[in-house]
Amino acid sequence: MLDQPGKPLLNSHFAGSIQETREDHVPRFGLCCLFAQEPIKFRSFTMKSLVQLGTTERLSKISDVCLHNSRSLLQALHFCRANGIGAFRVMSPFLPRYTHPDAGYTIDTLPDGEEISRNLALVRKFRDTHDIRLSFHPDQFIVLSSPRRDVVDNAVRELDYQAMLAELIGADVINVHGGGHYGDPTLALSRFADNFRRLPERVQSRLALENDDKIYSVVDLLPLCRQLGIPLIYDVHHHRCNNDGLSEEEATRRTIQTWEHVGREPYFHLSSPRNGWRHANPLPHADYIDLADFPPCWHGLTGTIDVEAKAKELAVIALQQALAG
DNA sequence: GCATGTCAAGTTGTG
DNA sequence: CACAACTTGACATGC
Repeated sequence: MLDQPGKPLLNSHFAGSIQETREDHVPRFGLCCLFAQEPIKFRSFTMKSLVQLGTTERLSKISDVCLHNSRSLLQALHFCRANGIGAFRVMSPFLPRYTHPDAGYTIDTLPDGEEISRNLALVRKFRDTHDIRLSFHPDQFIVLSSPRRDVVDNAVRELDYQAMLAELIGADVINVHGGGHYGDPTLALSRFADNFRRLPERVQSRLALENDDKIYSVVDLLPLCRQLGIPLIYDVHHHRCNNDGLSEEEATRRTIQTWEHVGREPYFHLSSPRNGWRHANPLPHADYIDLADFPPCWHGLTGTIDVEAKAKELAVIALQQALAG
C-alpha cells in the first residue's frame, strides 16, 4: 500500500498534542452530526423568531443555544471515545445563523461567551488527547463554482465561519462539493479554482472536495484537487450513483494519493441506499450500513470513514461490531 | 400535547 | 417561467 507505517495521521499543522497513535491499517469510523438514541441534542433557531425579540432577549437566546451546543459537542466527543468512534462531523449551524447578515453576533459578544470558549477549548483538548478527528460539511448553499458573485461571497463568509470554529476545536477538514455545472463544467471548475484563491488560509488548508451523486465524479475532481493541492473525499455511495468508469479500488488508491500529498489521513464516506440499489432512487440513506455495501478494498484501510446512516451512532457501532465479528 | 408547515442561503430538471 | 425535488430535522405555530 501507499501508507507509510509510523507516520503521524495528521501533519504538524493540525496534529496538536496527540498522545495516542491509532493502529495503522484499521479504518476509523465517523459519526455525522446527530444522535438517534443517545440524549445528546443540538439546538437551533430561526431568524424569523429572532427578529421578534428585543436586543437583550435576542442575545440571551443566541447565547443559550450556543452554550447548549458547546456542552453537547463535548458530550458527543465523550460518547465517541467511550464507543470507539474515531471521528465526528460537526453540524454546520453549531452557532446558528452566525453568518446571516442580520444576526450579527460573535462568541465574544454573548453573555455566556467565556463559558462557550472554555467548552470549545475543552473539545479541542479532548480531541487532541484521544485523537478524535473532527470535520465540517457545509450544506448545499455553499457553492464556490457559481457564476453569481453574491452566492460566492456568501460561501466565502460561511466557509470562514466554519474554519474559525475548526481552528477553535481542532478540526482539519471542511468538506465541499464541486457545485453546479451551469452548462459548462470545465468553466465552472475554473471558477472554483479562482474563488479558492480568494479564501483565507485557514479555509484553504482545510478544504477538501467530495465527489457528488449527479455532477462531479472522482475523475472530474482529481485534476482540480491536483491543481489546488487539496485532497479528495471519496464517497463510494455517490460513486455508485454517478459512475465514472473507475473501479472502487482505483478511486480509493487515487484518493489516498491526494491525502499523502498533504501529509494527512485519507477520508471516505459510506452509506447504503434506503430502498435498495434496484429502486428508482438509490440516493436516500438507509438506517444502517448493509455489509454488502462496504467496499472489499476498504478492509485494512488506514483512513477515516464517515458513516452516513439515519440510525446515526447505532449504525456506526453496528458496523464496527459487524466488521470485528 | 400533538400535528403540520416553515426555515437564509443553490441548482437542476420538469411541466 | 414557475415550481418540485434534492434531503432533513428542529423549530414555530396552530389546533
